[in-house]
Amino acid sequence: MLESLRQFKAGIFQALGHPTRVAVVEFLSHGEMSVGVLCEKIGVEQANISQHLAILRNKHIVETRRDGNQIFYRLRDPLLGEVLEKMREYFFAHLGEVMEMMQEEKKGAKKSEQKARR
Amino acid sequence: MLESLRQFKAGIFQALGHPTRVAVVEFLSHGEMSVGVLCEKIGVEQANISQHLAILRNKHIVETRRDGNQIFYRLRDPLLGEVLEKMREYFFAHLGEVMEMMQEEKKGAKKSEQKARR
DNA sequence: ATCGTATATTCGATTATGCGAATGTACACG
DNA sequence: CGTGTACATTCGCATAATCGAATATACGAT
Repeated sequence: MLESLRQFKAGIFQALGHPTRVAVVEFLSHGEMSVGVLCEKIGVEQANISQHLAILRNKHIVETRRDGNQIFYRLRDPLLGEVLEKMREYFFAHLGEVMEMMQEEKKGAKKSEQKARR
Repeated sequence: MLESLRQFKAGIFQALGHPTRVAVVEFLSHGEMSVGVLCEKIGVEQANISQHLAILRNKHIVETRRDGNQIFYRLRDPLLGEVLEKMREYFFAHLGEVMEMMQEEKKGAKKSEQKARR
């Protein structure tokens, strides 16, 4: 019971646990958008974003509407937008860590380069 | 820049994207708790919960305090509690899906059994 | 010092995720 | 009909997450 509920919650969080999917939800919180535009704005391969959209669809986080040849996505529940808004507060309260992370990122990149060189 | 921010956000969500860690955060939102008690309440192996706690620590979601032989965990920022609260609203708005998920779970269990039998 | 308890870390095996390439499907237009 | 465009799905591989078992560390008590 309680376990199922937690699994459900974790599922939602996990669905949001990828930069591309965060980007999607952020864009959609301002209104619906076609796959093509999302693709272009976020800057990933079409097949890839489709995969991410499929994940969000499976969790019922987004809904779709077909218009002729293209498909428009929107958030199903504005509440999720509010959650993201709360999260935004959280992020601003901890911007320092974002900076740290960016540093780590650079280091990580160097390591990857080193690995790649071998 | 923006990409880093999204990665940070995704990191937080991903950290919350596991039932055990959701349980931890929920318990801690009511106050600090020792590892042993968490372990017992949630019902997982000690080593396992330590691993999950390590993940939450790395994301600075929780902080610790040592008292003699044991270590008490607490949420670092009550804002996260609020985020969880918003999420709770969301979950109650979509309880139907939790039910569905529980059904799927049963089906999944059957499938696993079948697999295991082969 | 040494023993017991509480917690953390490492290791190895299993499973899940993420990606691009290729392929499939649905619709519009002629 | 066929062709083009928009989007989705499948596949194969690489990387990452998860788990329990074993091991390590930190502290209190004797």
